[in-house]
Amino acid sequence: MLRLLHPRDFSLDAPVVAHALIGATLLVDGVGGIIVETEAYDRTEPASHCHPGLTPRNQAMFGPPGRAYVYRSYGIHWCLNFVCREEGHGAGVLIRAIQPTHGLEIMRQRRGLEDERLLCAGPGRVGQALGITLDHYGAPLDEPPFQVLATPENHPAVEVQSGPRIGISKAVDLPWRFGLAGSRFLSRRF
DNA sequence: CTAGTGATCCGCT
DNA sequence: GCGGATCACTAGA
Repeated sequence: MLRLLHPRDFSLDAPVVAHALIGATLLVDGVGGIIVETEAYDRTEPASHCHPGLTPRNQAMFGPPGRAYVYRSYGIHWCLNFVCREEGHGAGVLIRAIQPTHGLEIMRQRRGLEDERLLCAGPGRVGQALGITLDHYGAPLDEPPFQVLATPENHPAVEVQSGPRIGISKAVDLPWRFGLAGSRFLSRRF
């Protein structure tokens, strides 16, 4: 059966959590689907928003694991991260793409788009389709409106690919992007 | 298919 | 003032 992830499930290193989240289900107010692409970020590495240390904007990533870190991207998009490791460290996992399974019509309305493949194929698209705003900043992932459901035990093993992260200019060689192999809902092929 | 561009805003130097 | 953890759209090969 589906198991709701507990905050302690997010207490490991960001790349470990990012890998483990592939195949899990993310719903916000019942809308969402299967996570098929993630990226890990950590304070010790210069591409991360928390690399410079604690600031008002990134404070959620220095808080307890298992909460949402939301940021504005390019002045336009809201992007969703899961805080991980331990309180005070500064690490998170960016949700980059989802295979839509719940609330397709709501997501189509929010996105103003027909093509299911592009509904949640990218962090900005995920934010728009799931209705992410600053209201979700710091919110616990095991409480409404969030539901993060583990991959079912009897589910066929998911094959996870990894590669360099997208859209960054620092630490470009770290293979901290993870994806469901062969999924047509990725933001880009590996 | 790739390359280029504008939109739009905020955190930080 | 600069430059993004992006996207949609256009032009051209």
